[in-house]
Amino acid sequence: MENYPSMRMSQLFTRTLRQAPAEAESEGHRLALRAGLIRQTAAGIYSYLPLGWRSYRKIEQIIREEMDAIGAQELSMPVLQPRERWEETGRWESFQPPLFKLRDRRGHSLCLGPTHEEVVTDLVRHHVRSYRDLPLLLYQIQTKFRDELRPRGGLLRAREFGMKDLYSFDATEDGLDESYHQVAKAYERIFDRCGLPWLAVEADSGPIGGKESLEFMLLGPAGDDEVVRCGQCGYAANREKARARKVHIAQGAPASLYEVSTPGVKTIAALAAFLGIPEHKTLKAVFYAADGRLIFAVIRGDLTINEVKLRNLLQCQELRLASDEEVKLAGLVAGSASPVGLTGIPIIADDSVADGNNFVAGGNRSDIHLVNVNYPRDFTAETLADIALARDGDGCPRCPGSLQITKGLEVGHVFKLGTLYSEPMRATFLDRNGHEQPVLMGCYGIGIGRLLAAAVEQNHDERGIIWPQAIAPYTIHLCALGVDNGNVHQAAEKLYTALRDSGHEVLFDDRLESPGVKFNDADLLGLPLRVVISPRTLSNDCVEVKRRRDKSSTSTSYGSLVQRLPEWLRS
RNA sequence: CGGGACGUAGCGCAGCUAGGCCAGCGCGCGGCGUUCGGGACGCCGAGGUCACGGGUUCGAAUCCCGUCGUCCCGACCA
Repeated sequence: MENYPSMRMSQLFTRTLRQAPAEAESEGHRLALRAGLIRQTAAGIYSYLPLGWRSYRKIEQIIREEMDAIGAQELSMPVLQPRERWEETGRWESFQPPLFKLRDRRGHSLCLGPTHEEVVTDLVRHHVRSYRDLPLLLYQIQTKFRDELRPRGGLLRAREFGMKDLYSFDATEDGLDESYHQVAKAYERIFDRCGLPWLAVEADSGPIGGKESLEFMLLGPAGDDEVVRCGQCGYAANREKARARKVHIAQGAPASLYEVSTPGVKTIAALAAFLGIPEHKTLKAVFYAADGRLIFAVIRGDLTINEVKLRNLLQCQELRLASDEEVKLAGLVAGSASPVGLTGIPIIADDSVADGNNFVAGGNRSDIHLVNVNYPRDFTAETLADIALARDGDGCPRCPGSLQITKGLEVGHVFKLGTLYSEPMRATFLDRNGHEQPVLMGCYGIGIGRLLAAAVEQNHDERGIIWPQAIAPYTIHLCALGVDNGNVHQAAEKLYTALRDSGHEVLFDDRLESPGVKFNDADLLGLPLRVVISPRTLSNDCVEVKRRRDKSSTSTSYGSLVQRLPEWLRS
């Protein structure tokens, strides 16, 4: 047997595939399958094969080191969690769609943990008594379960996935700020060490809740999120959170209201074309059902409603577009609906409606629109707020610059939770003055499989993966050509031993395969450094060295390889 | 959950519309031989409950009904 960090390809449990399984969509997913990193077991459920698992564990280890470095303590919490704990926070119902629920033989309800706020808060309330016990950073690397409505993109959105989750507990707001800052800094080091270019962006906190939150994104076309960035001041936010300066529409004097006949005109585009006016001179009406209650949302015609902003504003669980029946039942005329003269239905208006004037809006009668609608002269909203989706080219909310939208892939998320969980679960401590206070919490996640998938997604060429060195399954691909030649065989074995003994992680292709097969597999697997030994190199007493990301190779003398390796592996 | 598609060997697919000869092809896999610096070649060979259950029929991979699984598009997320 050989020692742990190296492997012979003739022994490796896995096989490279020439053709990717049909279920793979993205290039990264195809490569992960073809290279034999993972294999799908069921929808959104994957097995890691030895190569993939090595990378996974390297990522895990980097995370572990950085968490430990900021004084966090590792523990392990159960996957199987009792219903009662989730009822304390109300999430048994509110986390609804993705929560995996089950019953034991006595009919007792349990769930498979999608996250661990409830469990960790329970632990802390039993152990923390005093401000002297704080601050506290606890983390685990644990499998999570989420019954996603639709698993997708291989490891990118799985139903079972590995995640590092850390929770911070502080006595004061300043303390929480400090913990949050510490963890965010550690995250930066983690992604740097993994060799992945990241961007931290302001984010919405979603179902985890909380007030302040940052997402760590990898930018690139494979992303399923949209990132809004200012080229000048560095403002960056998830598009669902992003604020923007709306293009200001010049004001004229408010003119008097009148009706216009608009036969068959149902959409903003049609309305603008029919009347020969720009879309930003119209008002758009959109109807939502917020926890079953009908909402009339109004926004300037050229803008789009940001449903996340709207949901946060309404503080509702469920927000969806209202059905045709619901709209009809409320007496609204789709296509000509108007906030003017509307009663009985709450109106939520984007602040853009107060910025311009003399808009064209619906007339609440089929084929009739109103001209010169002005806010607040002709209608008022229950709430006037920013509910618009930021657009490419909009103004930066912080500086005179303008915003651009790019694709991003979320690999980490940090939240300030405050007392969102400690209050309902009564996780309290006694402060300096002997007063009982709820603990201030933060929570911080990194999806490990997702990070692995993202790394492959963003580091490949047409031949295969190009691993960042820190998370490659092995660092050196030792490729022996013509191993049936006794001299080559002997020299290659010697080299393999020498490389291992000098502490390198080597994948040794000792198979009796043709050169083409070996080179193609080496490119597919994408280890950072390829070393070729063959009758040809050996006749010159050489080996050939090539970095995966480089085009060409160089030779070095057989004897000098081990000594010279650092210059190839550096950076 | 709504809309669409698919399920035939480890992987990629054909056959199904107009039921019927031994269920095929490429890759991969095993043996022998010739090759050997970018997925070599020849010969021989192994491997299939045609997703599952029911039905129609003399006869079903093929037609009908049901179930399950998988993928894609939309709303949710690390």
